[in-house]
Amino acid sequence: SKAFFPFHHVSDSSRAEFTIDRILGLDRQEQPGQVKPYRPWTGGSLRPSSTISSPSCKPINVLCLPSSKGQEVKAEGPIQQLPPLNWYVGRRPRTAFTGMQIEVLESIFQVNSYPGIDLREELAQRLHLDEDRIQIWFQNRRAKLKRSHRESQFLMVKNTFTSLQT
Amino acid sequence: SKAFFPFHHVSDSSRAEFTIDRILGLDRQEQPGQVKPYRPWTGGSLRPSSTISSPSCKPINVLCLPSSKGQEVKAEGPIQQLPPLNWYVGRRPRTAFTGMQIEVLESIFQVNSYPGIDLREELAQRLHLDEDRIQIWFQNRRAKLKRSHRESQFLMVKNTFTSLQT
DNA sequence: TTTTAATATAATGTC
DNA sequence: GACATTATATTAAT
Repeated sequence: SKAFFPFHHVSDSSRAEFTIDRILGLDRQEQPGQVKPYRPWTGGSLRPSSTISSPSCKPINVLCLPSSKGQEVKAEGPIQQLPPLNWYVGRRPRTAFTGMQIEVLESIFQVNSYPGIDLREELAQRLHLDEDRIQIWFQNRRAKLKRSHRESQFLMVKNTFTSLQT
Repeated sequence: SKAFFPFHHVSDSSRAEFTIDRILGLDRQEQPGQVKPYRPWTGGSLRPSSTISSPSCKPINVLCLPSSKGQEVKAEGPIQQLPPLNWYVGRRPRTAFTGMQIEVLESIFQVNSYPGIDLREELAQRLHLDEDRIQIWFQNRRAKLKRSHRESQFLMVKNTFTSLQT
């Protein structure tokens, strides 16, 4: 009964059991199940990723990942005894788009920065990519455009201000 | 996310203007009077004549159009002529909760995922946050928990299926 | 060092 | 309030 979350509406803080002090007092228990993200590309064997290790340890899962280029074979002498527990196990290997894929995506982006599911699916099929990659690409592309827009506006304001001073 | 969140979007790829071939054909030419990209943050571009799935607007201080999600809005009689004018202008800057605030919110969440207004107000006062932020936090937190439940169920089913095959 | 794919999550709109 | 989707800050790979 500890890791169960009742989806019932408990009235409010007027009940003594739900006073903040009370709740915070009886906290300190085991955190029930850190939420596991959905990572279809992993084998489903996710490690409790709450263990953050030092950034010096090299990922051991690189070898299992498809996109590894093999430059990771550098054998540093003393092998780390304890499992490094890399802090990004489960992260999707970075996709490397081809120039042709980028070209098409950019072309579409110029016309439609918010492609719906159908266009994304069609693009995925055409470009041999997952639809998720397409969606992420457009999200990041929009952010990039917005960033550049912000910067140019900042420059404009700055230049105006500067020329007013001269 | 595709498997778990069946999106219901505009089938824009079926529209001639957004066929990939068509887009790639008129690429880089910027033909006069043609579709302009929908770039809400520039404030300079108009929404193209056809419906692009996009979020709707928040009537904070901005004049904007009602949403055109597409599939419901088939053919409205009078064409709405006003420009969409940035649905994100006036968007609240993303709140960065402190570790201590998260800790308290998580503790409360473990006991009560549906805090009533009184508890929310008390939390707001204690954590120096607005009550709306608390409410939004709990909404997003519930969604996250639900996602994790869906995911673990999916994993269970998948593992069962896999072990049945061995 | 720079760019950007991927992640996590706060905010928004529609129901 | 649920849900889908967005914007955005961050992380990490190139």
